[in-house]
Amino acid sequence: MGIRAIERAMRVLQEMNLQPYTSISHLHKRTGLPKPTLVRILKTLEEAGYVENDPRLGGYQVSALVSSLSSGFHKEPMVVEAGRPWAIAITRKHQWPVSISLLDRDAVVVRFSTVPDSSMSPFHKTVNMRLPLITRGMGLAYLAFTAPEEFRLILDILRKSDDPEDELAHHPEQVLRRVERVRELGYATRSPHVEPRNSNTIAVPILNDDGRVMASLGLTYFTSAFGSEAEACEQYAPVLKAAAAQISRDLKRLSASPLT
Amino acid sequence: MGIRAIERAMRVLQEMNLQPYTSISHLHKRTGLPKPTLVRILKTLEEAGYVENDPRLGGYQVSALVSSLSSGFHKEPMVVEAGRPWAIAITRKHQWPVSISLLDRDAVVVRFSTVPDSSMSPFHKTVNMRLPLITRGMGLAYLAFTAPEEFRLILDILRKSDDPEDELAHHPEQVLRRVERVRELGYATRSPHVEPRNSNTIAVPILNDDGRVMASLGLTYFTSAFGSEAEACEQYAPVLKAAAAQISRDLKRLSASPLT
DNA sequence: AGAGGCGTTTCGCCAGGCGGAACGAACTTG
DNA sequence: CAAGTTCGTTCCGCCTGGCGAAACGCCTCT
Repeated sequence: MGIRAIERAMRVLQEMNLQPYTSISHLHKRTGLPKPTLVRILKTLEEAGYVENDPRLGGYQVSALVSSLSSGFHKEPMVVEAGRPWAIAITRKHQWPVSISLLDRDAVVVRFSTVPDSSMSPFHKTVNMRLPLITRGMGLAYLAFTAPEEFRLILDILRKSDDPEDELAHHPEQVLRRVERVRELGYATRSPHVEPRNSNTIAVPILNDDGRVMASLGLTYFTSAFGSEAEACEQYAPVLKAAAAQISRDLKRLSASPLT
Repeated sequence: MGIRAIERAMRVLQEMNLQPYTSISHLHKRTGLPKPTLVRILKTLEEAGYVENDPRLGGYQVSALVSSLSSGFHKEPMVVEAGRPWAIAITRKHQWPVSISLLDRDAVVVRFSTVPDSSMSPFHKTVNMRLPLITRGMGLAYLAFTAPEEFRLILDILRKSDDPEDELAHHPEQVLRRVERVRELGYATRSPHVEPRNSNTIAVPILNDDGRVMASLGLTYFTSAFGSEAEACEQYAPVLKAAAAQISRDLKRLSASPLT
């Protein structure tokens, strides 16, 4: 059980949002709270600026400031919503953690991760990790499937980066070679020289109905669990590709739904 | 000073809306609250459903339910915003209370009133009063200036009313006679047989730039303060008309403003 | 004039909310 | 690899904050 006064205040505030103005008597009927209690709560909310009690406008009403209590809420990206169950399913079946990343300027950022669901994770947590686009599997899987104009734009941005992992942006022909290879294979992995070396990530792109890349889906494993990277890729790349295709279909269905 | 725990919870919730996810450490830095306190507040908000702490998504974040804390907030109608200072000014100068009403289905509703600013008010409060369209000055001033199609629609609605003050809707020719008279005069007053008889209201329409009626503006006085209704109308009808014209201009300016 | 309802204030009560200290886990640094 | 630092959480004694029944003043209605 939490702090009683806070629970009550939220209940009162929620109730006040159900009609343009309200009275002590009405709130008493709706919430069951004693009137002296309501008066104290409303006085607190009024002094903090969330409530107004101007007789010119009728009883108590919520003020503009209540917007600040919800302005930061944004529904999660649909691709995360679509991908979540598939990521969880793969971790349940194969134990290794799976994550979904989205582009954020010059890197991808992990927006969902099943690390907490996995008992064999090389990392404690990966959500919110910012992963470079050239050297990390999650980043390269995204970059490789961007449209040509977007690809060039991103390369321009990377050239201005001071992150050593973006250094290769100054050698576009090398980046192009990697990108072509990834497009051939349909998946990307971490560059061999990049730490930590006791783990690796295999990643694939998630495309939308128009064939535009929306996110990357990756599985991370301990390198010691496999004889070679090729062995791991042979086993998991098909699993990730199939899941990404399913996520694309679910994403299309979600986008068409009137409830979103 | 209000309830301390409530003030703190609102402060934490506001801070959480400033970034997609946050941590105990970050909230401690931003609010100065001790970490055990923050943990208790967040636990309370989480149990109530306003906050989520899913490690798959990164730190603490606000949930969809915070929308219910602000969903009822709506900016007041612009015509009230525009009209408020003029209403207050008239009450300051002439003592009598002035109000602004807007259409709500088959009646007008007082959305703003300077009763609290007047020492000579026949009523304790009038905000939220629902005034019939045919028999009350505020209602008739609105009805008389509606467009023909809207007028017919409203008359249809009034015919279905069981309010005795709407009875005249069954005699359209009588309503039309009243309406024509009001359009001639440019103002309306309360029907003589309607209580309370110790007071009366003179009302004029507030039109927008297109000439559509947006609201009515009315002044209420004690009938005993004047020798006749004609005397009161002669004194205050011009004042109300001038104010309504100014409100129309202010409304136009507000509508053009990018900040609204 | 009296009854009923409204919003507000009072005040004694007691347990709720507090925060420093301590703890375990994870990360960073040398 | 060990030590130090930081994080999030739990503990627990303290004390005053939040509580609500009762009372009050005002307004409305009959």
